Amino acid sequence: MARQPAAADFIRTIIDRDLASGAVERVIVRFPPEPNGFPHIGHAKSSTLNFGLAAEYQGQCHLRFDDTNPATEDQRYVDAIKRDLQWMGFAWGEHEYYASDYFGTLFDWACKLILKGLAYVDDSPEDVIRGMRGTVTTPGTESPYRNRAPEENLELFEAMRAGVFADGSRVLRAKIDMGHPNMKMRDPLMYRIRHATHYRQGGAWCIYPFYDWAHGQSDAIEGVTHSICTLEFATNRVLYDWYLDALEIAPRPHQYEFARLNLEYTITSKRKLLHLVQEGIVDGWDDPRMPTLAGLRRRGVRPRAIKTFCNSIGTTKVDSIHDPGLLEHCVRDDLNHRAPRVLCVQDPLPITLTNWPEDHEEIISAPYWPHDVPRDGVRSVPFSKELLIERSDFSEDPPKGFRRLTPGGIVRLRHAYIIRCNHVEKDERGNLVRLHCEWIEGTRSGSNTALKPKGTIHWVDAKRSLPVIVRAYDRLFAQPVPGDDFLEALNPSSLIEYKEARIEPSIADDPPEKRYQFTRLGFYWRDPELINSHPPVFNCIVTLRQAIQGQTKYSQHTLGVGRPVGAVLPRDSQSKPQPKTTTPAKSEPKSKQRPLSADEEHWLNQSGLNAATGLAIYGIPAAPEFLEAASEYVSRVSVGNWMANQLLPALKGAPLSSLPFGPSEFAELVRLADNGKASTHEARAVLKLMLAGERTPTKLLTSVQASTVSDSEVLRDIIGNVLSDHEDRVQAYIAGKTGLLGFFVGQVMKRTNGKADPRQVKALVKEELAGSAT
RNA sequence: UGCCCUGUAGCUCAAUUGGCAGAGCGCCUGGCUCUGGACCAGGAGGUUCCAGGUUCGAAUCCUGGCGGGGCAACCA
Repeated sequence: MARQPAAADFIRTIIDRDLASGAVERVIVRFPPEPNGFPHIGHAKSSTLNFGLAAEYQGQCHLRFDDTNPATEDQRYVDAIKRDLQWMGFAWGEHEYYASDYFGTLFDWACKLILKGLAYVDDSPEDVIRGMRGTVTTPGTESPYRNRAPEENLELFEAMRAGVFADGSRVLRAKIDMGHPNMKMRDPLMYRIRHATHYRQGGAWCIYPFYDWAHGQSDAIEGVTHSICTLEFATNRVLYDWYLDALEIAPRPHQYEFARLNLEYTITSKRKLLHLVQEGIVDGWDDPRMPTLAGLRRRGVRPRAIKTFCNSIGTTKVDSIHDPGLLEHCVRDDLNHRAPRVLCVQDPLPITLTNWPEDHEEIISAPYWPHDVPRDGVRSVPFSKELLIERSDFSEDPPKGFRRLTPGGIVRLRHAYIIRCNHVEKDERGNLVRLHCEWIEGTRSGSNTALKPKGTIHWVDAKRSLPVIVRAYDRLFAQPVPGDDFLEALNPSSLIEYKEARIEPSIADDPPEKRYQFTRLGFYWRDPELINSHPPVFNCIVTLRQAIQGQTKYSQHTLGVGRPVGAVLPRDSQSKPQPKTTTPAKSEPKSKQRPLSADEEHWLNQSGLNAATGLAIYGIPAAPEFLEAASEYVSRVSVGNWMANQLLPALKGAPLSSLPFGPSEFAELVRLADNGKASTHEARAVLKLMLAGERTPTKLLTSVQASTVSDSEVLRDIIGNVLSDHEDRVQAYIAGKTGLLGFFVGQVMKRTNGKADPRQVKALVKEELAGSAT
């Protein structure tokens, strides 16, 4: 499947804008992991975005390790991150950077801020600092050390660096505003003292910068243009900008935030994943059930599938959670045309072909590929008297719609013969031990036979097949959103091992990294960590999509893996997961209106405007006065509407005083519209010109009207063209879809470049349509 | 009860910037088939969070409300 070009999401829109305006010459982005864990599917989204952007715009993506915390970071994670990124196919060339390499520059820049009086050393203990920060709704209070002289601060800061103070005894803080509504701006910490060994810097430093101080400055050092991070950093952006402004860095990077990837039944928190690893709940960071890239790789997923997935989920600012089904779809789609089919029975049930000659063996030449995959190749599959089939492909008491083997029924053995089950053998406890079946001669695959079994099942030869272990994986968590008590949400059967599985012998000589489709089961490959084990261990990469009649399922895994294929679930076990707790009662009609203040109420009453219009004007400086002044010439309601809906929005927050015209000119415009001299459409065009600096509405109107297409004959021509270009819609309109009228009007407006009176057009379109209806 | 982000199909996203509300996944039906897969054809599914306003025309602009997420680590 061709890789579709990524849609122009909001990030690409911003980049296009910056490139077009010349603000940015070449796009430089960065992927900044902290080396404190293995990268996971969420990092795949971020790195696909950043490296993808660099490739698309012929820019550069830097790999930068955000290693400012010596307590949690380690070279082993650096190695893992680099390996996984390379596996994904991303190349950063020589642009491999480490925030810790910038410690020197960062230190110098901190001194600069101190000298500018924008940073100070605070001797307060940790809990005091926390206490004085205030809360989200109450302002903080200033530290008693806040107003130390710059020289003293510098001396202290240098002493901090020199190691004369104990851990936690002092910090360097930016001097911003303890009452700031954004808590990140309440004198944020820049440095803490940590007499620790950094995995790269060793003991060179005993003070370490915090994220906010290090990150933007690192971007600046590298010449990053667009610094793309996840949503939770949005409140940090103001601080990001503050530091850069304080240092007077130009040109400087800008931060943009997008929604991180969330997957149902999965966690993408490094902290929680680390917990699973440390507690031995999973078999390391690369356990095939883990959402880590290492886990996905070991499972057998290819990078292409992950990239397709990442590109297809979009880049937005909506905090959303994805269905793992989409990832699974991408994995199947990637493998369908590149994984040869072989036969493997996970949970064998022996069958004997009672009428097959003793000791007779047939070698069947079976194609590796189904009819719809245009690839060649066959392998030999032995067939004899004793065979094995999937236990779940037989049912003594078949549910409705069951298409496999039943007592007395027939079924096709894939690539081989049709058989009939004549006798069911059980042990003394009633357990099924063997089926005695009849081989139906002349029904070999490819031969013409009148017999049409409803189903085809997979099988292997009992003697000649090879023993294998098959590992089937289900989702790690049973809850769609595991939450903080994620350990409670663990799925107890996320790994099921089929120890008695058997596979056709053809695979014996295949290279170990070969991926297969086990017919009717799914895609598999040998676990790369257990490549020398005997019998071989196969991981299920993803099951086949299975639409078994009557089953509505949300997970292939629920049905296909971890249970015998085709097993029918009891009704209540297939119930949908709990829906998101969002959007509870969206239908409840409640129209609460904010209680108006006395002033607002009074003003609204005397102005005669409705609340929507009035409130749009009332809070804007000088707007009520503007309204009053303009109302001397024309109705206040009209002025109000034009102000609230046209003028003020066009200002985009700029003050009214910046207008190139005054209330009287504005009133003139409104009057033109009011008394019908100008259509609304024309009046808007005039306003646009006025905003551009022209002052005389009446004159402008003349020129606007001069270019207006108002000749009915000309318009009728255009309408005729539109109608004949959209014959189907004309029919629909005649058939009763009158809402299409707006569409026709819109088309005509487009073809006149907006230079027609839509009211006139509408009337004419109605006439024409009435004409064509008869 | 502050600041920031955000509400379009079951899920994830589009909608040429005010002019037919669409796509992928999922689901259903039919076709094909020696994989209950793949493929092909069709279908269901919408109060564009709600209520007002402006407009010939609003998912889009204006006002108000409601819902969801984030921010008070010497983590990033």
